[in-house]
Amino acid sequence: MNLEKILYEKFSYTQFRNGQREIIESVLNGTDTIALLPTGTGKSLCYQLPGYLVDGCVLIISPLLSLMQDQVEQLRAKGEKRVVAINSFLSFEEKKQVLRNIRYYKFIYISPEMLHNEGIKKILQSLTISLLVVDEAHCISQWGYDFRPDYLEIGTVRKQLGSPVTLALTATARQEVRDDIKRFLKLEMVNEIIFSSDRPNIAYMVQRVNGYEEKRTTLLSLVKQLQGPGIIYFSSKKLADEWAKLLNEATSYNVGAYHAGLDMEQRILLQQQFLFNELDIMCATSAFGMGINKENVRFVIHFHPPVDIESYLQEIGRAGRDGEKSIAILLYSPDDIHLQMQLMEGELPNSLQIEYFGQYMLQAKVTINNKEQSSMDTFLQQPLDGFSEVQWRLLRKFYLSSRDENTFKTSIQHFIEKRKQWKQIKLQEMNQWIISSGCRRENMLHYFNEEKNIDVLNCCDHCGITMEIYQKVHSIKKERLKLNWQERLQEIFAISLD
DNA sequence: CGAGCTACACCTAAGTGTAGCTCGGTGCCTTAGT
Repeated sequence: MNLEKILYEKFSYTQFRNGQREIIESVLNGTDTIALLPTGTGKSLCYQLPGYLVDGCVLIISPLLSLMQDQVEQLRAKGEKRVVAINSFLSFEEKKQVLRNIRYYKFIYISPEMLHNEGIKKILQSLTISLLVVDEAHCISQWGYDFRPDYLEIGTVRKQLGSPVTLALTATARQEVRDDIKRFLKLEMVNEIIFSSDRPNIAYMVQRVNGYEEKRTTLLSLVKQLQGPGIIYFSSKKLADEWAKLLNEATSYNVGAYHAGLDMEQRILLQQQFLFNELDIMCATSAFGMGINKENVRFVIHFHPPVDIESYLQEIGRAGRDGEKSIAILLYSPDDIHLQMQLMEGELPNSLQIEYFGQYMLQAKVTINNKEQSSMDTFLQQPLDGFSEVQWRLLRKFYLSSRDENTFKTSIQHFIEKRKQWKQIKLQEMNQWIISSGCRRENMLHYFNEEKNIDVLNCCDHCGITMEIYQKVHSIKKERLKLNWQERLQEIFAISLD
């Protein structure tokens, strides 16, 4: 079978990028595969192309609605009509319609939460699924334990769907994350195809400051100097908003703010504006980035350090997808670690909340007995005041799977303790990377169990960086005029021409 | 931890200082009634 022929016919490419062929051959061989490819090297092709060579459909589990919509549109733009995303964007009527005609589709995108739905599972069971894809598979390990528990159930559903050939795709996964992927997808024999996570065109720099004031002035002067476009990450929505406003006034850049506090419509608009160069800088929280395929991001600045090295690599990986020189700058103040510690602290229920929840459920039981048929679910549905959704869901999960009040308390406390410990270790490792001496790239690669094999000219602040490379050469307005006709057309119609 | 808000003391009244509190990140999914 001629893979190149299909590559050209369906995707108009003449050759594969590094790694794609190997992954495609692996899944076509019927082998469950975990593939680790650096960001922006064409992961989606690795399941889209095999789709055309198998009889059944390809079921893709994707973490974000916007990511699904994006992929659906891309496939449709290539002329593929048999593609759909089953999610809450569909109205009740649309969803019924789609499910009735489910056999018609070649590529079906779905969230882990939807996959868990009994009705949908039944319908999927009637299908021939030739390939099951878990996109951004590190989410299993990163989110499954507390934030999005349905991620841990994918393996169970996978078995119920008849254990189709499975492909897990990600850009960042240490061995322990890959082990989690294997375990929670219930994979036995796995082909691991691993490519280096290094991005040699991104220079690393940590700028040490003392306290908030110095951080402010440092950020402002950096942004004034640096060549855009760029992303600035904050650990608070409020700061992202404030800085977008401030930078709009203080610089010639057009600056937007992106975080989960905005409604979906606004978020999509902001993403598009950034993509089509109407916005030069995005002040964002960690909500921004996954699935942003902007080629020319020149810098990523972190106002606060992220919670672990994986997140850091993911976030800076949004720079320099075009292969051009880009820089990742982290502003570090020694007290930064406490903010992250506190976020972690508040994420999981504390012992007082566990106690309170236990009492509440004891009372609920009394009420249920009196009313006979009334179900426990009504009490567990809505979080009480003072509980976050994540806390409540975790409490509910442990409560429903425990024999009695005592096993509930001990098991959830044990879980929380272990989870916190784990997160603290990850945070410490992030901190260690920041304060350690020696080559930052080497230290980063070392964390992912890799060696630094090549000499990088502008590697990191410890090896030496020529800052001028990353500085602004022209004003933005001049840049705009220099666009060629394709780029100007692209700006006007906000479309992609490739 | 630390920024930022609120309440309150001070007591010619008004505006200021401060103690004490809260909050701080990621995303799916909600199947109602004329």
